Amino acid sequence: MANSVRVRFAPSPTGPLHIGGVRTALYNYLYVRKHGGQFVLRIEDTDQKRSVDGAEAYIQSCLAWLGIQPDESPAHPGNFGPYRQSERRNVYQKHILEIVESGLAYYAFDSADELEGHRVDHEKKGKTFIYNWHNRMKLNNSLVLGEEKTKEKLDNGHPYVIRFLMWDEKESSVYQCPDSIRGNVAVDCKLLDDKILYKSDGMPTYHFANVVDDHLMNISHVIRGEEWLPSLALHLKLYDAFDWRPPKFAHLPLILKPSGKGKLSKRDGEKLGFPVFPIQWEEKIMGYKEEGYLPVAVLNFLALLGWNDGGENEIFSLEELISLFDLERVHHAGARFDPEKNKWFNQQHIQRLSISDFCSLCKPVIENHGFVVNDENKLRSIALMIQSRVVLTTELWRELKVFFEKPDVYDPKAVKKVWKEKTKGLLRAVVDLLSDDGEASLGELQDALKRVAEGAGLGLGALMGPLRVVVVGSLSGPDLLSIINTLGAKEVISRIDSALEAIE
RNA sequence: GGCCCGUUCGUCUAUCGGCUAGGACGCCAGGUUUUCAUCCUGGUAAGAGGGGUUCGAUUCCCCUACGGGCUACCA
Repeated sequence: MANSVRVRFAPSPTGPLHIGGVRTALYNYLYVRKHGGQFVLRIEDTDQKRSVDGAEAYIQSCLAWLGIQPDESPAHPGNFGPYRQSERRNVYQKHILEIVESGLAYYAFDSADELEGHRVDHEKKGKTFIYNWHNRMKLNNSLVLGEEKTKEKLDNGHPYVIRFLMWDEKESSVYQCPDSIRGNVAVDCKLLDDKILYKSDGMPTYHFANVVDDHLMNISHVIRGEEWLPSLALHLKLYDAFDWRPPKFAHLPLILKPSGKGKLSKRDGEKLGFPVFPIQWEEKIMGYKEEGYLPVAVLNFLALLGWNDGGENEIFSLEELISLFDLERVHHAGARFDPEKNKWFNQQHIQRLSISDFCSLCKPVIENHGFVVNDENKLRSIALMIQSRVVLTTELWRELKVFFEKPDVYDPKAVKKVWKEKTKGLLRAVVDLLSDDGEASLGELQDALKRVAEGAGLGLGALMGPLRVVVVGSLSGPDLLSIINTLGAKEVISRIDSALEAIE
């Protein structure tokens, strides 16, 4: 039990969950499912100002849609709650006092303005102001004031923060930080600042809450984005300060913009026309779900963005990803997001759907357009015809339509291309043919059509084009004879009649 | 500016000292499909630069360049 794997995904509810966060959640999920253990969702809302209504619920919905649900979360607490940092004040309070008493953290009374002043002064001299061993004894804090004066200030309700005593001359300054992906990262603590652990609003900062929670929630592996690598030394020293055994850390490479500079941002999707969120956020920002992506395709693509199993296969189910995933094969460098390849993954997963799964994708689409599906065999044969033609599920109706509705327009270009002098006569002959001989088999139908064409001194090709236009509305779609077969003679005759009236 | 991480086709990547540097996306060409898409075949294109180490470096080390991250009482 002592060695069981527990991982956490710890987003801030500051807005929609974007693709980088989803990948972090995914890697945590894959790791914990592979090794057995619990996946914890913790909401990091220590900055109340930045919290956004609905963001927490949105995060939960995204994970649910993707199928990477946490075992413990605010909505489904386990034995390590509460799972929202805003509800854990007393926990942090207790621990911050402990660390202050042990002398590893101290009160600081410098105002934001004062500090800003120091920064500006230093900048003028071409230096950087860092609140640390270098100058902490010249500033306004309990180290300088002494116990009595500090207590006095505290009692008077003077605003304060609590800072971590990052490094003093007693110890060696170079700190080895182990990372499962990158090996050891050496950091010189001399260069680090005395980070604020407790803010003047009585809430802990990320760094402090994060360490306390990960320890108290028994987290064994912290798998998070590379943006946290610079603060790894601080976190490790915090574990030291409490004399806690730290979890194993793994820092994931970032996901970069498809082109240009920097990491993928929430606005890139809108700008470049691809989704960066799992599901819809607010009114107008659509997600993968609405844009027609399958959860497994999104997960598959994301998994391969920064990791691969070393083989040449790229299409994996969630189960396969779980069994193959390995932190050691995670890349070190950031990866550019490629919306085109993302689409390809979706197409691949749609193609691989069993016909019955594909039917269940089609059925609601048909029903949403006001048609009743009562013939499962018919649905199945339609599905068979269109499955290979669909990349995004939003394209489903485009393909299904022809089996339920008469064309509303006849693509003018197509008409121009195939409509010849003898066309109308040919089509009338087809109507006659179908009226006599409604239930002909495909092979027979093809022969019969051929005879019709030959009767007018033409090849079958001269007939198929126009026939497609009048039945489908354009020169695309599945095999025409199969469509005709599915529609039945009556419907085809009616479509030919309508077209004959509408065209030219 | 300082610190940290990184660098193989346009993009995602394989290679863990000995390859004609492999695959995938994209793109191009051809074939199948009496249409379009799918599918098949082929093509295109790469180890940032400079030093070492070595019989031999894409692979190990150093420097430079470039990219990314961090440098808040945000996470």
